[in-house]
Amino acid sequence: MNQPAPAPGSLRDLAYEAMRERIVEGVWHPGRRIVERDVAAELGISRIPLREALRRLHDEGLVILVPRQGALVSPFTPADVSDLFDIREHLEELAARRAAERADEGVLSRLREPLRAAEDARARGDERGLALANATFHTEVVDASGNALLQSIMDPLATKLRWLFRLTAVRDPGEQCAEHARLYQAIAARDPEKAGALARAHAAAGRELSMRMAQEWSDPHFNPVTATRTRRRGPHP
Amino acid sequence: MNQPAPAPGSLRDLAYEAMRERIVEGVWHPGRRIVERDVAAELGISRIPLREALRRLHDEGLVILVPRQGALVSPFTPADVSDLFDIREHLEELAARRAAERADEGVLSRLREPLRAAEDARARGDERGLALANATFHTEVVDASGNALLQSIMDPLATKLRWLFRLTAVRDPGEQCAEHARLYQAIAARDPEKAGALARAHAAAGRELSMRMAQEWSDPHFNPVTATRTRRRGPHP
DNA sequence: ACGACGACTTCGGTATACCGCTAGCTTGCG
DNA sequence: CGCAAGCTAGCGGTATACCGAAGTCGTCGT
Repeated sequence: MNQPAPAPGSLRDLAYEAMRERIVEGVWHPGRRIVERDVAAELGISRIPLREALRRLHDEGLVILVPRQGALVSPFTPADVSDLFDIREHLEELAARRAAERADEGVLSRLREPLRAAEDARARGDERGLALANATFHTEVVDASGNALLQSIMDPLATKLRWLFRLTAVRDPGEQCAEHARLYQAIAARDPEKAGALARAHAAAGRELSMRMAQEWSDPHFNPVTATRTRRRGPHP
Repeated sequence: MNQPAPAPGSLRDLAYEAMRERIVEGVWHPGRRIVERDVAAELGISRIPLREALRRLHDEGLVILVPRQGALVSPFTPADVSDLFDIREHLEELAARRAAERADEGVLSRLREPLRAAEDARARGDERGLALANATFHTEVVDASGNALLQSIMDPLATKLRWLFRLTAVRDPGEQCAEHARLYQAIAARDPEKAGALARAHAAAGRELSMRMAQEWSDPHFNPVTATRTRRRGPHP
């Protein structure tokens, strides 16, 4: 409902996706400054669509905006990780529950698709394709819940999760596949209780490891206001 | 973390709050067109900050943006109400749980404040102040959870709830006060299970009535694309 | 009289230009 | 030599202007 992700017709969507990918893929590190004019020039667009994209990234928590000072890539603290998993566990459970209640053949076939793609990718040893398929499965479960508001909330969370996994590279994808398959079974069996429980446990599974990983690259004394300073940048970063 | 609601220093925040209030207070009805130039002129600002405010309202679900055609106040369908309550029940439970786990005297005193304000307002027969105090209590519970991400998610939901209650004017505020008091007791007793259950039940309480009310003003055949047409507006709406 | 086609109007999308705040350098004084 | 006040320029905030897409209305032909 919110993100017309496909067909980035407007320059704003283009800027949004370009910057989001740079952040999620780690090209732009947490804490890195984002100077509107520079990025706009780099993308070959003007500042207006870029600004609008920045606001959206800010609302989704990927970027910090310091009024009258500028923007920077948001840090990812252990507290953020904890907060993220807290909410994720609850909402993934909700999504799985509703999906199990509403499951019809059309929904189920859409859920099977990423499961199959994941198997394929695993067979090919395609690490990247596997991660994508697993992420798609989660998205499909949320879609299957039929709750548009839930979709609009989970979408930014999924982005953050993707970011987190990219930064930490945690969890065995094979194990995830097995858990996804079990969740699918519960949904197909129209068992909301079981589906909800499985989804929650699945979401919780990566928590501890992610938290530990997050301890490392996070700087507890990070301060966005001081981070936006130092305007004269060195000749070569 | 997201909304620096106080001190709308920038014109963007000014525009955001102005438009949000008009929508929530029902001055701008669901389905009403929003023409950028007109509103910008009315607020005495240019289109850029207004546009950025519009995007935000769009991301929060108060406004629909039809590419290359324009904006309009989002409709509020029964499905939206259902979706909203689904998520609210889960997240209010989470918030109450965490609040109960973390409750210290500082937190508790902040929670008592709106309870007291609500009593005052009720004694004075101040309907409006009572609603505000009740809403504040919910916000404080979320704050007390210590989950910044949860705050940023609940804030737009709270706005939508305010909108919904303004459109429907449902539930007995007195009953709500009693339920809030019980929830406070559970949090003060550091009983996460009980606090969570109470919060969930409290959130669920208004659901049926709101749903029925929503049936009335909603037009099931509403289509945003056709709604943005008719550019020549009547001389006097 | 009715339908199709075309020009005009409106309004969102984007670029360009200006303003003013603020950080950090610089300079001068203690 | 250290610190403080003023100066400078980078960069976010906002306004203005232009462009192109999309809808509406008028007109012409049948």
